[in-house]
Amino acid sequence: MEISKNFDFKAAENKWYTHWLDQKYFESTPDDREPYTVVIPPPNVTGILHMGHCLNNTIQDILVRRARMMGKNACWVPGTDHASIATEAKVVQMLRERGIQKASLSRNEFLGYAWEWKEKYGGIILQQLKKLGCSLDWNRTSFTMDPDYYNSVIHVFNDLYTKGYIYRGKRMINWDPRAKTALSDEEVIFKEVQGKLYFLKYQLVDADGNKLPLADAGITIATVRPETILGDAAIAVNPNDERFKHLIGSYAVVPLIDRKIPIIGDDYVATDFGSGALKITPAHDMNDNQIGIKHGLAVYDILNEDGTLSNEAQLLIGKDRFEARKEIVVLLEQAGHVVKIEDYVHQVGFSERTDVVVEPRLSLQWWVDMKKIAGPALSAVQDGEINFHPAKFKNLYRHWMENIKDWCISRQLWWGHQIPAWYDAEGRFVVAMNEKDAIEKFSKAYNIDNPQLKQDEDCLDTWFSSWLWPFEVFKGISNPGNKDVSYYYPTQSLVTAPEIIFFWVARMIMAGYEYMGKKPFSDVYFTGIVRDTQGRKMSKQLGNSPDLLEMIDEIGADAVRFGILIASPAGNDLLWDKASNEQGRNFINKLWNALKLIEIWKEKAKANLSAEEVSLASDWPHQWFDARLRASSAEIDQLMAQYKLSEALKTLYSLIWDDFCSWYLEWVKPGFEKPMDQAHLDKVINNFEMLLERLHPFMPFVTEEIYHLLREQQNVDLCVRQLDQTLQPTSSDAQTLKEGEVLKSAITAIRDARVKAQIKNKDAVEIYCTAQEQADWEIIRPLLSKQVNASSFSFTTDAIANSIQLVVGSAKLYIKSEQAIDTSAQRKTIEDEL
RNA sequence: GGAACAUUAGCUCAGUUGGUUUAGAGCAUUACUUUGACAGAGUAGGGGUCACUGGUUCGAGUCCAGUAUGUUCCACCA
Repeated sequence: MEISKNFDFKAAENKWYTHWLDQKYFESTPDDREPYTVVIPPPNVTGILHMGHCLNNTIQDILVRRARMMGKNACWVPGTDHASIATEAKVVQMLRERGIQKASLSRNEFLGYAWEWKEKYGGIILQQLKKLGCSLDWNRTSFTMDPDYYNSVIHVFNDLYTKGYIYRGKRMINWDPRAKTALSDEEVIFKEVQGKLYFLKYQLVDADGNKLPLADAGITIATVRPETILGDAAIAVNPNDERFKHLIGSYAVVPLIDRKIPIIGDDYVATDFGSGALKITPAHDMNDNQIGIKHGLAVYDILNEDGTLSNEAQLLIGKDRFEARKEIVVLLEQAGHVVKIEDYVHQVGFSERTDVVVEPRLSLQWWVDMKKIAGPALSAVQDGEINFHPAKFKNLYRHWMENIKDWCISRQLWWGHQIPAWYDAEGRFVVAMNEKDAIEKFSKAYNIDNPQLKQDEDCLDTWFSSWLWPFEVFKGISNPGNKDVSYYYPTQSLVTAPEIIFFWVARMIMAGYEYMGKKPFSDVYFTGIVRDTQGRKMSKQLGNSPDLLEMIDEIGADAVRFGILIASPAGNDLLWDKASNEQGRNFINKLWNALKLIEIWKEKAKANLSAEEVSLASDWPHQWFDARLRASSAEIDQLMAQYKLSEALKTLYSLIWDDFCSWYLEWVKPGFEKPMDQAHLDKVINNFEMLLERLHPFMPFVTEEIYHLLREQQNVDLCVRQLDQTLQPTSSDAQTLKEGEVLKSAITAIRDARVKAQIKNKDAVEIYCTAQEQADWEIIRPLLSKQVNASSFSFTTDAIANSIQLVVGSAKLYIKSEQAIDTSAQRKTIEDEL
């Protein structure tokens, strides 16, 4: 067979991926083998493949391919997440480009466009995963808004509501004024912002209700959001603060709008911050809200849902909050209320999805009482029922679970699972599976015939559907106890990013115990964050995120997989450099050249020579490589069991490059223009196959290609070939490996000597060594007589007594033991002679 | 403010319960080597006060305390 000079990765990637799909290798049905199940963390339906996905899915593919080759029933489920906020934002943007306002559409019209968008663009990322070589079972592709999945989400809502775990309540929530929706605490990202701290003086009111002149008296508060004074309901001071305690019980006046508000005492107020007096705005601050409830204060909601000022603000109505901030400062200055303005660096919450400043806002939302379902999920991780890799995330998880807060699950969006609650005009409601049931329930509950009901406009948080992912992809709720879910659930490994440990991982564990009565997975592998060489996160804004598909096109999926994995220490972020792709490419090239060498040997073996002419007489190199392979395999098994994939790959890399190519192939290499013995060649090919087996999960395309070129006809394809799992080190391996080490150093010494001898034109060199070294050399004496190597060097032992003579070309080298002398000094002398 | 984790060669990292004379690997770098699978290669070499300061010990990269720096998570004082 003609082997091309270089590996044609494009042809191989196309050829093998198509072939694997044709052979249905990745499809899975329950049988009597042990299952190995992985569910993909469903990427956003809007997503495109980036480095994080690349790392994450390469790792999953390695685990799954390896499991498949170890005889397990491997099942890797693909799918996408409807990603309510992200997708809705994309659709709104698309409509805007077409000149359509969302507000002008009905819910159904909007959803029509959204589905249209999803059918057209959604799931691009799944196609991209194919390019990476991911061995997913595409028949099982799921979407969190598939009809069955949708119903299951609704069912779970009903069930939790019935159990009393879900309630509706008016609470402070994080409001995203751009997406016009509530956010959970986890969706808020705090960033440090350079802002201003405004010190504002409020007029005091005397006992008779008269306002005292601002110049004489007043109370100064500090705020970073001066526009919110319009919603002030009180001023609070610390009851122990000597400066202000006499004012408690009196009143002040909100500047510009003349609202009379009480001055109250509360321990919450810090005496050493700002002015020591705190304005209380119950509608727009989490803590103020608590204080407001405690003191029974009025609530003035001065913001509209889009972040503009409401009628209740009385001033600057309709202005955006940031515009209003600027303007109100001018007004306050004119009225003499501004004492001073200081620069101030503080933390401000931003929406994870839209990156706008989040407003704390009081609103009526749906909540899950997390304390009621967190119990089993906490102990499962504590007791090692579920293992985290790396284990450090166990602490983090415990802390969060022990301090868990209720989960706000309603979102003011249309794209998603509509909350299954139906209301009448008076606001009375029932929770039901559908409208028909709702009417029935409502009639019963309130004793009304034919009630006119309207379904809740809001949607459920995306994570309220994805927490069912590990079992609902097998229809664990829509078709309970079916064959697939009983066989493939619980899954084995979950590979995900630590950022979503609370969003997703913790909640999946809770849902798993609640609905399946079993953990959703046994092991969670948290990957690091992919950063650039300067340690910055990959991001669109920085432009440091490479185009993955372009890279795959340039250098091949195998090289990219190698590149990202070799740079990925277990449990740490990885600083990714494009150069590591080149290391991957070089490695592929090395494999390819080994194939070319073997191809030459095949030709030589055809020469059909007599036994005498076949000079390679010793089996020792094979014995040595077998021992080496056994040792490395055991090591790789161990590393893989600990999810140290990067190290496993490094071990393989050095096994192939150093042991196989640099030593083993040299030792079995026939002399120049000498024939090749077929038995030896078969053994070499056999060993190469063993290496390809082990490398295949990491670099599937090049290994499959080489595997098929090695022999004319292969019985099975490499991707489903069964790994020889009996490969364990034997008792004699240690001795064999030791011999190998000594031989390596002997050969190295000879090379050195040869170089030196040639330089000095000497034809014989002596090296003196210690007794220990002499003993080491003795180990290989029997090997030397076997003429281990037929081409570069030859060895004889028939020389001077008590020494080993090495013949290197025309140069002879004697290794002698000289115990009495100082070896380093002696050596130096010899080197000088040379 | 609280916590977790980290700090070993230019870079990225190994270093098992403290014990092989001289602390490892890959990449990068330097010198040399090009008709025999492979210059996308080979060979050889350089490069480290194991963050710092103390302590425990016969012995510390490894254990303890403190300091510094960094990363991440949690909380958040207007």
